[in-house]
Amino acid sequence: MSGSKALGGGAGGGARRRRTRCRRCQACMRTECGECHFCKDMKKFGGPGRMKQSCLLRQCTAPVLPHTAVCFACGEAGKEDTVDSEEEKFSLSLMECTICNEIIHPSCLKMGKAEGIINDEIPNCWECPKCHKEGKTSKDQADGSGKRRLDNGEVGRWKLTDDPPPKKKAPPSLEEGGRTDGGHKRKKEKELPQDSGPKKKMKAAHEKRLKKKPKQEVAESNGPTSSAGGGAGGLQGSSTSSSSQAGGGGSGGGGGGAGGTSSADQRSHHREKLERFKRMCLLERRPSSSSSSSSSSESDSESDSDDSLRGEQGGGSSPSSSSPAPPPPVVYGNSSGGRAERERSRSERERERERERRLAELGFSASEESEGEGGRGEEEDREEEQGGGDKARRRGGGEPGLPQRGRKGGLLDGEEEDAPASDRTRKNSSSLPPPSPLSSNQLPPSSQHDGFTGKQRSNGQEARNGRTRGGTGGGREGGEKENASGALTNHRHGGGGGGTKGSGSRGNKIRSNSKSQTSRNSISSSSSSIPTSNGGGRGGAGEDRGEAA
DNA sequence: GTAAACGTCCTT
DNA sequence: AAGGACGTTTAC
Ligand SMILES: [Zn+2]
Ligand SMILES: [Zn+2]
Ligand SMILES: [Zn+2]
Ligand SMILES: [Zn+2]
Repeated sequence: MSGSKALGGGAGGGARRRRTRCRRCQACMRTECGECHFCKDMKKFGGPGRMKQSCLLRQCTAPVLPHTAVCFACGEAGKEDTVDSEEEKFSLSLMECTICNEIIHPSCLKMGKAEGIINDEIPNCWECPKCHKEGKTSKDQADGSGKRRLDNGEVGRWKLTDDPPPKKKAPPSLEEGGRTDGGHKRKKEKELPQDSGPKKKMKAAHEKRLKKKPKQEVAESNGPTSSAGGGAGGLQGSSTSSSSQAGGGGSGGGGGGAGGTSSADQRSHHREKLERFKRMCLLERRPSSSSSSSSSSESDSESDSDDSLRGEQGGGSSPSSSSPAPPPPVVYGNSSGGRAERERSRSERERERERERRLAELGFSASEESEGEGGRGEEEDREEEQGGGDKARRRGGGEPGLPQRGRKGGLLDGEEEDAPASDRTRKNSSSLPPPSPLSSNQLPPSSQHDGFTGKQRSNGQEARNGRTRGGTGGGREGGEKENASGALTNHRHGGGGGGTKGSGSRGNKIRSNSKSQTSRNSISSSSSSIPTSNGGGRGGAGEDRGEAA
């Protein structure tokens, strides 16, 4: 029982992680309604706390990858913050496939021709080229059930309407060892590390950074593949900023407002509407064979030249060898049909299997790509952050006298805290991009000619810039339990519980410094170091790499 | 830098 | 709905 070890992606390279809250969307910034079932269940509200679920009103609309996520191929974390160009950012960012759930850097993929379909709804989400070749589409997920988890209707957070199943996350991987938390220890007080199993070795967890590999010349293989140097055109465009916030924002959500239901309803409606709109605008621009769709609502024009080879990667390729360079072709995937859903139903054992499979597939040989699906479109509704109130309930009491949890033990103090937002602002957009997974970025005006087959990409990750949320509105939400705090502090415990996850597999991310969700979705500036090479040393499943302690 | 705790996710 | 496990934050 216990699914122990079912999740965790450390093994191998890192995949299969649960997505976490973006902390930027209104939902994330909101406070608990106090009225929904989950709220009532919370200890804060006097409930038993058995459900352990977040408020319905607070369901994140754009869940992001955990900081612990790493590329399946090279084992490193996303490094979009190390580059400036959008194109490069894309290549360096981690993308999670909605079908196979593999998390990898587009650059690390070795496919000559296939294109990936980016889901503009969820950050760092796409359908990897491999899956396309296989002919898998969103509909064919592993389980084949066709439904992930929201068909139930209660837990569907990303569901736009009812038809399109959203995607979530959580693929195969392995990791885990036995964290102490297991849940609520308080309840059981089951912590007793000293007998046998619970032995943690955190130190080892870290490992040492790998040495860089002099491999980084990918940029031009056959042409301008964009990339940083050349001509990347950059995709940025952003979109219209029309955001409507419907009930979400307005509702007072906070306090015990009851607006929950209404906001939720409105949100759904909006999404539906937008979806339709987007469909109209973009219609389907899927790759496949013909092509040629050059029209878009905006102006995008580009002559894409198909690439022919980016490095022959279909064969044996070892993941580690590739470094950021050739941006794979991507296509815009809206989310209607493509958004798909992340399957997660596979049993534990399936997940493990899947993981193994992935390894093998990494270098898999492809056959051809041809496929088409139709129907995708979707739109945005997004909520933005405005400022607002916050409620603040921070945990720390601050007294050294109380050893345990200052958070919940004291319940809410009722004090408020303001959150000054200080971000690491840097060049252009340091601020977080408004959460808009569904944003409707149709086509960025920019044209990139990399080797894309004519597809486009962009969206949730970087589309908009220029907005400084946080401080602008007069203050962000401020004290969120987990919201903003992390933005500045990014700790990523690599080892993680030492014995738990770190066992040498997953806890290694090499992020320069800041990045993380924040950067992930938005663009951050260039940090300073550009790890050009990744060590890639991982042959597949386990190599050492890590951070220096 | 580790460990504990918390919150939420995700699975059963 | 119950619980385990994950991810993140906070405390030491
Ligand atoms: Zn609620
Ligand atoms: Zn969010
Ligand atoms: Zn990689
Ligand atoms: Zn895939």
